[in-house]
Amino acid sequence: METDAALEAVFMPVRPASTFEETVERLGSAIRLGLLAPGSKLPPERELARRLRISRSTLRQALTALVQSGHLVAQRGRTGGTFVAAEPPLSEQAGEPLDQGAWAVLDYRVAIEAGAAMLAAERGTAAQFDRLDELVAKMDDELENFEEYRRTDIRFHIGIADAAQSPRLLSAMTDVEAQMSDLIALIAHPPEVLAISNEQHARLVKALRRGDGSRAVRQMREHTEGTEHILAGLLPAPVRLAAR
Amino acid sequence: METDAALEAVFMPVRPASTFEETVERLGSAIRLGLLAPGSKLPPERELARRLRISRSTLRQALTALVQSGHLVAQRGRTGGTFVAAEPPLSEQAGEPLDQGAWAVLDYRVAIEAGAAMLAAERGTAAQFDRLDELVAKMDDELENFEEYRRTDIRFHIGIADAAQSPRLLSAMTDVEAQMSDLIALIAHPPEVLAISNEQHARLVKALRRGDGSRAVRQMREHTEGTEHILAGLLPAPVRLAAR
DNA sequence: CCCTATAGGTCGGTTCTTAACACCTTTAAG
DNA sequence: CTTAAAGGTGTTAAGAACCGACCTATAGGG
Repeated sequence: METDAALEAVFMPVRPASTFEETVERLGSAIRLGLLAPGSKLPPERELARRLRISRSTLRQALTALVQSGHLVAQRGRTGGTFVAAEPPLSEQAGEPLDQGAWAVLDYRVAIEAGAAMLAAERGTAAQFDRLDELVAKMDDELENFEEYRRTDIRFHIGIADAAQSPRLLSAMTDVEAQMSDLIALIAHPPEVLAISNEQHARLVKALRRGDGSRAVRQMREHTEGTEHILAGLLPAPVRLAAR
Repeated sequence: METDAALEAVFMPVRPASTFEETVERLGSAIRLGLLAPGSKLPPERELARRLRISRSTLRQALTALVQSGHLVAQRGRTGGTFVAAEPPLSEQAGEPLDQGAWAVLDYRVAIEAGAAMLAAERGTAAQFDRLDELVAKMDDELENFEEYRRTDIRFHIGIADAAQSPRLLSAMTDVEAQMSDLIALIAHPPEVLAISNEQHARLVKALRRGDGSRAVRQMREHTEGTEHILAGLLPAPVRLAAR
């Protein structure tokens, strides 16, 4: 019966996140992904609480947690406010024992990235593709600085979801990238590997521009496979791919 | 700035589901999708509560709600238990005003279905493909009875995620199918349309068997596109696709 | 007739979320 | 130098959700 695995999932423990947890996750991810730029100012507590439809008390719990974890800095007074830290942490808990099953994201990632690529090829605008090319060029200049590179890489992948014109996929993509960051932070990224990875980015955009969804999906699959192999600690798959 | 749309999502209202809601959703979906077969018996309340890691009180709230909505039937006594209704509802609330933005699932669905197809082509076993072919044959016999057809259709799509060997994707697929059911329930499905749709199923399995991920993804995209066009109330796209 | 497995119901305690209100800190304006 | 505005800080009380424990009601089997 093929429904065995599916049935198992039905009876998995139910554990919805609390409002507090959900808020920390949302803001924390946005900061780690660079959606909220370092140094930028958040809306006043009262307004933010209104926008998030939560009480200010709960919001403040979340803000306090994010200040303690180094994501935010709070300043009082006339010109005060809550600001994104100048150098926010890159992953949830740097150097923590990796949750067993964290690798499961990889499959989900394949789907979201490939799906976004396919729709982007169908729907993306020239302006959006130009933007992607700019990001590729930027990454070429950042091969030596992994943290910078990764930040741009995230914007690139989110940019693809943006070109797919689908809020739902965009949101899924941010989830994926947030979870990937926790994994990616674990491994070394020599400039050579980044260079190969970025060549894949360039080829991907070319396929997108031609509206060739099929080719875009193939390119994206190669790209994701590269990361998987590196993460699996296997032989440097990117070399094999680069030989094509 | 491409992060505008992404930023918007960051400040969307935070509204985590309660344990009660989450439980109703999980069990209700499983029943509507046929993962829990009509007439089958659920584990005793106490055991189920233990498995779901929730208190019996909360579980009973959920069970009561599902009994009232016609999903479950409870029987007391020596041979009692909680049973899936003989004819459970097919969608959440039949004939409700469709939530604005319910169409957004379609894009997400494209990603999950295409991703599952790609991985299934890479990893699926012959036995799993045989099972998919059986389901296609079954659907061929059910063209006249949409409710039966749709139940098998769901098992087919879940079967693809199963062949992808990815718990994460399987879970995403069940989510997608559950949300799709609410949409699909809205429209008519003449046997001719189902026949065309099922031909796409058959071609898809063929591509999967050959391990041709690229072709599988293309087939799946055509398949999803068909539904989209029907839902959009456009000209019968499947005819165009069938002309290939 | 009694035993037992199972659903149905009640109640007090704990934690999370909310709302409201008062307070503290900084700085630009006057 | 005073004051008002902007915005973070703290406190308290009420309500909702969740939990665990204990008790009741059925109904089939020995």
